[in-house]
Parts: sequence; structure tokens; C-alpha cells
Amino acid sequence: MRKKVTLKQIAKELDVSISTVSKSLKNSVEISEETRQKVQAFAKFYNYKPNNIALSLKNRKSKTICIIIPEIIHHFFTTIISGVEHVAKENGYNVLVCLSDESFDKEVLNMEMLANGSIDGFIISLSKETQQKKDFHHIAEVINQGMPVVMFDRITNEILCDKVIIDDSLAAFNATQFLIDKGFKNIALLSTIDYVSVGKLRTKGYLKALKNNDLEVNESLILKIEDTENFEKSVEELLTNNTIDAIFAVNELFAVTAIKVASKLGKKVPEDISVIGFTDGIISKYSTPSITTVSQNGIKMGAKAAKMLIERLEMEEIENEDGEIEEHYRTEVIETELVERESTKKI
Amino acid sequence: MRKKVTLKQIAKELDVSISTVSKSLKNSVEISEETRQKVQAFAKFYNYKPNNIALSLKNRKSKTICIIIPEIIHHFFTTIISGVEHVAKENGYNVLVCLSDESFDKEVLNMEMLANGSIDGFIISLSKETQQKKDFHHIAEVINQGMPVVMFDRITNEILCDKVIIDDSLAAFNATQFLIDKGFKNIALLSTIDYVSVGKLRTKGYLKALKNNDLEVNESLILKIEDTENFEKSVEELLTNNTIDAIFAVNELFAVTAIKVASKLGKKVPEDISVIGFTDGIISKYSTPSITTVSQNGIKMGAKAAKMLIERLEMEEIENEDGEIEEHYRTEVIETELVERESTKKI
DNA sequence: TACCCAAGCGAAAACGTTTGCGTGTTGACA
DNA sequence: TGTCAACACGCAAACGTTTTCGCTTGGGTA
Repeated sequence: MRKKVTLKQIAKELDVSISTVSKSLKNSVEISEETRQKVQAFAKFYNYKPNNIALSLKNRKSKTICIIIPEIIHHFFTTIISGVEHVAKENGYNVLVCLSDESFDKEVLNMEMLANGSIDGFIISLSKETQQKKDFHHIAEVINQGMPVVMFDRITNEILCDKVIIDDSLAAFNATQFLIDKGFKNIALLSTIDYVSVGKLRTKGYLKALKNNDLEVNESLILKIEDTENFEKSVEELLTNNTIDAIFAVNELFAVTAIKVASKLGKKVPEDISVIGFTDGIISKYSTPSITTVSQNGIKMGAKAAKMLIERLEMEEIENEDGEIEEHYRTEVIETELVERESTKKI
Repeated sequence: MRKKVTLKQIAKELDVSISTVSKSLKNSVEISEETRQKVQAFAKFYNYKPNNIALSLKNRKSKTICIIIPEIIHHFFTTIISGVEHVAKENGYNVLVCLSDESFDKEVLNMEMLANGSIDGFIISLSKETQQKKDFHHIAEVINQGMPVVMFDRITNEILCDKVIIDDSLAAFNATQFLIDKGFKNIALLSTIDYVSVGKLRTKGYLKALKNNDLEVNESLILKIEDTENFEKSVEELLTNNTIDAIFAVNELFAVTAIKVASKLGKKVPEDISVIGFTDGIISKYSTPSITTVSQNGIKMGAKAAKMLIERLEMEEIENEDGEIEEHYRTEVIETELVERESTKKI
């Protein structure tokens, strides 16, 4: 086993000072050609690599960013990570992935654990519990300490920072309008409870589309699901007790479940009921029938978030020099797209 | 903005030495009750948190592990990360996620970038290209430097280290046997090309099951897919030109595609053809019909890999003290399970 | 011969910790 | 009054870098 070699060891071995070694490796003109050659050869032979931790300490930056997401077994968040990772690597940053498991405490813990030099900035999508509690002190705290934060998807307006979102309300509006244009009038909504910001916004878009087309809102066609594990029954009741010709679901899982329940009840998709989902994930693509859905480009979103964070990180260096701090935060809206597949009736 | 406070600043403010502050915060008996109180109160007020980077440098360990996977937009790898992350956090470790994108170079780059103090150990699943090249010098290198590595799923026997695998061959054997037991004789195989270790092993299990039951191996029923993007056509040809009553696919994507193609050709699953897949992911669960599949518990696998890595990390500390190094590597086999769903005919 | 300058190198500080050991001040006791 | 613990604290090294500044040596010039 050949342990990592340090500047000190090289210096000792070649009987020069540590500074000489360091400068030689950096091709400083201060050092004679001869010494440089010697040191570089030696360093190469022993496969010298500067210790990143020491560099982090010295430079007071770790070249690492942390992304905190509610859960990872979820296609959307996976694409986000993918986008973040690629941009990060391109810019020489590493990515630490933390899961809040939708828990407020874990979210806080993760942030506190890392906001002490370990990382340079956060990219975060709020946990359900955090959104419910409306307690964002942990985020305000790290921002206050001078650490940049970029929020995406599940955000809050109570915190000032860079944000990347889709226009959930508009996307939902468009999806609903798409159904209305096909002539459907009894459009059910499968949504989440309101404290989930995106659920609320998507519901808003749905309502607006109905209103815009002078369609009456039928409350019994709106199902707000809390328990995302066991809700088949509620959907079954919804479909049994009402006349429904189309469904707009605020996520993939709700959409595919709606289709399952419908076919169980003997209703065919899209012949009897048309279904539109949200998030263009694996489920939508591979289920039968494949599902028409609102595509939120997670990769693009993650990439954008990473870009914003890194820009701010690199910007800070310059700004710190003249002591000015730019506080002009941006909110980027990533465009969505309606991907038409088999679950909606062709006209 | 209130920047992070350091021991030095506290020391200066309270007019004591840095060591006194440090010891006070650690409740050392060396320091008087009074001073301790004072320091702790001050530290608490200013929300002092020790700088992790400095600690890493001093302790020469970062409490961070890195997982390198070929791609993240893949349910199996996502569950792995989930398993790893939870065990890591439980033990006070952070998780750095790196993607090789199935590229040898990126794999090497990632390892070299991080094997200099940034992290304490690796968990890795080999990229396709690496398996094809059979070049594992980068892995041997970091192991040689004394950094523990745990390989999972896509492994190689050429490297000695801890490993976590499933018995791919056995699992494939069982799946094939399951089909044979149902009375099928013309069982097609959708596999990958042989350099992907798991593809090869699963093919082996398939062949063994046929042999064990005195069934003749029909080479034209075996399709080895290279391009995992555009292979529908090959599957279509396979199904058109042969009499096939069952299909064993070595992953979810192949399985769901087989079903799509079959139904396109007017053959019903499971009435006309039974299909078994591999990996119990979202696709298998939510496609229609839902797919009978070999479940590899990714969470368990990831958790096990993390446990093995951390055990070795903590073990090393003790061993280093008496200079002995334990080189007894283990290979853990995670049991698989056949999850019966709708894509196989009930007898 | 005296002086200067450049080249080549080393010392030391800094980043923020921890910790073994040294040291000064008490108070008690003989 | 002298001695010696015990107590309370500070010094300094160490982790591995980078970088500023200062030092030495030699040769050239006046």
C-alpha cells in the first residue's frame, strides 16, 4: 500500500523546502529550471495530488454543492439531480445529495450539518412538512450566513433567494384547456392537499380554465389526496358516484392510478375517459395506454438551478473584493410542454 | 449578514486563548466552571459550529463517502442511493453522488478527483465501457492507496474488495424455471451483450434452466441487445419470425417493450405470451398489464454496501493502531424474489 | 574594492481545529 | 514562612496547502 504523498514528504526526500516544491509544481519562474524538472519528475512518479481538504481550508471554499430533496425514488427529482450533477461537474463542483424524506427535522438537520464550511451552497426543494409548518428559519439562517441558496419546484415566497420553477398554474390551465377544447365538460381533478405549493397552484390553474370557459366548478369532482399510499378507494368512489369524461391529475401516480381504477370499473381510457397527468416520467411513457402529460423538464430545471448557484458563488468572489454585495435575486421559469399520448381521446 | 464565527474570534472577544475556548466547548475539566459557562454561552449566542473542513484536515477523514453509478435516471440505481444515503446519515456520513454516464473516462476522472482526502471511500457500480475495456487500474489504484471500495451489482472479479451482488444466474434460473413449470417450451430471452456482467450471468441462468429441463436451446430465440434506445424492431422481428409462448427479459425496459411490441402484433399478454422481467421498478408495477419480475431489493443492496464500507472505515481506525491490516474481503449476496403479477399466465 | 541587483530558494503566516505539555497562580499545610 | 499540590490556563505543534516576504549568493558595474 502506497499512501498519498504530500508536499512535505517530497520536500524532505529532495532536500528542498516545502515552498520550493509547491512553486515548482506550479511552474513558478522563481524556481530554477533544474529544480522544477526534478520536483515535477518526482511528484509525477509518486503520483502527487494536492490534498483537496487542505485546499478547501485555505481557500475557504469546498467546491461542493448540496442538493436537498424530499425523496429520491421519484423520477422528477432524479432528473433534477442529473441536471445538477452535469452542470456541477462541468464547473468543477461536486454534488452532495441529501434526502429530507419529506421531514422538516431532517431538512433542518441536513442544512445545519453542512453549513459550516463543508459546502459552498444549497439547492433545495422543500419537504411537505416544511411547507405545512411554514417554518423556514433554517433557510433564512444559512442565507444570512452568506451561503447562497437556490430553491426549485417546491418553493416559498417568504424567503428571498434565487428560484427555479415552472409556471404550475399556467401549465395546469393549459392542460385543462386542452381537455375543454376536446369538448369535455365534466373534468375531475386529482390534486394534493393545499399546503403543497405546487398542488395548490395546479388546482388554481384548473379552476381558472373552467372559469374562463364558463364551466361550473363541481366540488365533488375535485379530490384532494393526502395519503399518497392508499387513495385508490377514494378515486374509485369519485369515478363511481359521478359522471366524468376527463381527469386532470397533478402527478403521474395519480394519473396511472386513475387509469387502473377506471379500467377496473369497466371504463376504457381514452374511449370513455381521457386522462392527463403531470410530470413526464417513466410511468407516463411506459404505462398502457401511455399517458398524455405536462412535461416539466427536470434536467433543464436542475441544470438551471446549478448554473444560478454556481454563478452566484463565482460572482461573490469578485464582489467581495470591492465589498459590494449584489442582492438581486432571480426567479427563472422553466417552460412546460404538453406531451400528447394515448390516454386522451383524439378528436 | 452574520458570518460564521470561529474559535479564534470567540477567544479574542472573551480575551482568552483559543485552546481555552476549544476545551470549554468540550467540557474539559481543565477549565474552570466559570470560564466554561461564559464561553459556552457566548458560543451558543453566536451559533458557533466547528468548521468541518478544518476537522477533516486534522482527523484526516472527511466523513463523506462517494457513490459512483453509471446513470441516475434508472429506478434501480435510485433505490441504491436511497439505501446508501440512509445508512450513511445514520452513521454520520455524507454522500457524494457521481455519475459515470456509462463512460470509462468519467469513471476514472471522478475517482481521481476525489481520491485525495475529499472522501473516505467509494461505492461503485461499473460503467458499461469499463466492463467492456476490462480496465480497472483506477480502482486498484485507490484501493492501493488505502481507500476502501465496495462494488455492487456490476462488479469484476479482477479486483479484490468488498462486494454486494445478487445471484444473477440463480435468479434468472428461477425465473426461467418458473416459466417452464407453467408448461412453456418456447421461451425467448431478451438480454444485453455479454460484456455487461449481469447480462451474461442472467443469460447463463436461463441456459441452465433449459438444460436442466432437457429443453433444447434455440439460438434464434435469444436476442442480445446492444443499443438500448432503438431495439423495438429487433424485438418485432423476433416475435414475428418465431413461435414464442414466453419471454424472459433481463430488465424492465426490455420487458415492457416486449409487451408493447406483442400487443402491436396482436398478441395478448399474458393470454398469448407470458413475460417476466428483471428489477422491480416503477415500470413493472404500473404498466398494464403489471409485470411479473425478479425483484432485486435495491434499498437493501445499497444499505448493505454502505454498511460494509463504513464498517471497514471504522475498523481501519482500530487496526491502524496496532499496525495490522485486515484484508479479508466479503461478497454479500442479496436474495432476490420473484414477484408474480399480471404478465404471466396463471395456471 | 565597494556596491547593487537578480536569481533562487526558504521561513513563516494563514486557513480552523485539537491536544499534550508547560507554566503561573493560588491555597493549604507543615 | 517555605513548599508543594491543584487548578486554570496558554503555547505550540500538527493536519497540507499557498503565498508573501526576506535572505543568501554570485556576478556585474562603477
